[in-house]
Amino acid sequence: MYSKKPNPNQTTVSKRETILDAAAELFLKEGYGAASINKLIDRIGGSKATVYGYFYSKERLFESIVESIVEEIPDFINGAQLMDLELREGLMAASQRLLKIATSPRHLALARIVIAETDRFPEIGKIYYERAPQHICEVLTAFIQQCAMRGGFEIAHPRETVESFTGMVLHHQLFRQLCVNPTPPTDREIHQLAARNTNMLLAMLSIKSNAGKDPKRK
Amino acid sequence: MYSKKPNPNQTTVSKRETILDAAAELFLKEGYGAASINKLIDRIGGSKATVYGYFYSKERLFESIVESIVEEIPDFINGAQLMDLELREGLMAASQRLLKIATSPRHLALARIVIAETDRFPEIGKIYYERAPQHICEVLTAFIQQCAMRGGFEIAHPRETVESFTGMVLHHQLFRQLCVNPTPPTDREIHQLAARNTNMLLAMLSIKSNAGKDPKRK
DNA sequence: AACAAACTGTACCGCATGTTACAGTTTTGA
DNA sequence: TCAAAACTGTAACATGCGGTACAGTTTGTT
Repeated sequence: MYSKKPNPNQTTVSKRETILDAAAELFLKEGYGAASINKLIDRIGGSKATVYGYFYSKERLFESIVESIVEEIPDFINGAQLMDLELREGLMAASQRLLKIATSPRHLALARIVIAETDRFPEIGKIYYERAPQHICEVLTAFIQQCAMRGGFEIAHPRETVESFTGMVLHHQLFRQLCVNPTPPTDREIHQLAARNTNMLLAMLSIKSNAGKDPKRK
Repeated sequence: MYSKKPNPNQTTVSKRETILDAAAELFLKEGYGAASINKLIDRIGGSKATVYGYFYSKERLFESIVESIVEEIPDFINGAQLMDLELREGLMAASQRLLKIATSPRHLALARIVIAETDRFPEIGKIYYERAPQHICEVLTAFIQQCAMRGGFEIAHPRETVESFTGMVLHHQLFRQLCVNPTPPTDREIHQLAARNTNMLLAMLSIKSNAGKDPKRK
């Protein structure tokens, strides 16, 4: 274990950040295995000892990186702002923002590395999952429930409905980009996807509320 | 390059298969970087030279592995058999089978390694994508179009509709397992997911067809 | 039995890895 | 101004990697 303590005060905290930023870029680009401390210091200069002074090991550095990137994921839509919208507008806004964020190169790289390394680093999977898909589902669930209350209808399984909704909006785009073609959709494509899937969800909700009871399975 | 040619005849073809099977297990478990030729021969005995005799390099071995695993993905539902079903039954059968296959540990491991390594090995992403998600979408699209024709209604964007459908069935389960909890859903959960999302799609289709022409509902 | 092809075991090469040690240099703060 | 703290550069370490060489052993075929 490296013994010299790094600087804990304000003025040179930037060194830690410099390392973290460069390491994030490197790890996201190359993956955990292919990224190395030598490549890291080739990028930013300085000494390996400094890196180990701050981060103790490659594994711990990696965990710090993922945590910092996850934290930088923007709130997918301002919760308060969402709550002011009507159902259709809210779903449109949310799904467009969701698509925009999820298909961005940086998020794609993050998802890739989390999915790849979650076996060896269970913490990062948990952190990512809670911050991204789970958080989004919670916000959206609260939103549609509020809409239902305001509109005087009921949603039988709001959480599961939202999970279906995010899936139908994101899944195909995401998988295509993860597997075969990383080009994100254009704004026009995003709009179309959002509109189609919003319509689909509204159709389903209106059937349920019109029919009073759900058209139970045969 | 290793020069001694391996056995091309029938009796000892099993050696190649033995290597391929063990390598598949190893690579799926550990990922490309962490799997090594030494670990491979520790598992099956024999000599590195034999491995290189058959597969020339680790990279080529890896590509062979992925190809062979992708080929082993079962046809997600017998196409002909699907075509005989009514819309609801077909969607139920397809989504249950889809969930069963996609959430299996083996497919999960495959998806993980493909997503992780598709940058360095673009071929494997393509092979997987075409064989799994794309193929399924094509079969399902053909199915719902046939149902529409038989039922006398129209589906505006069949392909996109199917993409939404597979997304709403799979996405959340898959991501949960990829990121945080690899436990596959129970048969009961699979049935519920399939039923809920089938109802959702049917609701959407009946709205669209009602809006268009004669109210066709089952 | 005998010959060739396939296979094995071991040792080796060059190289990259994570990590540590350490002596020297810069920066910081009082 | 000056010591302490932070940082740098270089070198070294043990280890494991992909890949090769090669001499010896097993196996299949005739």
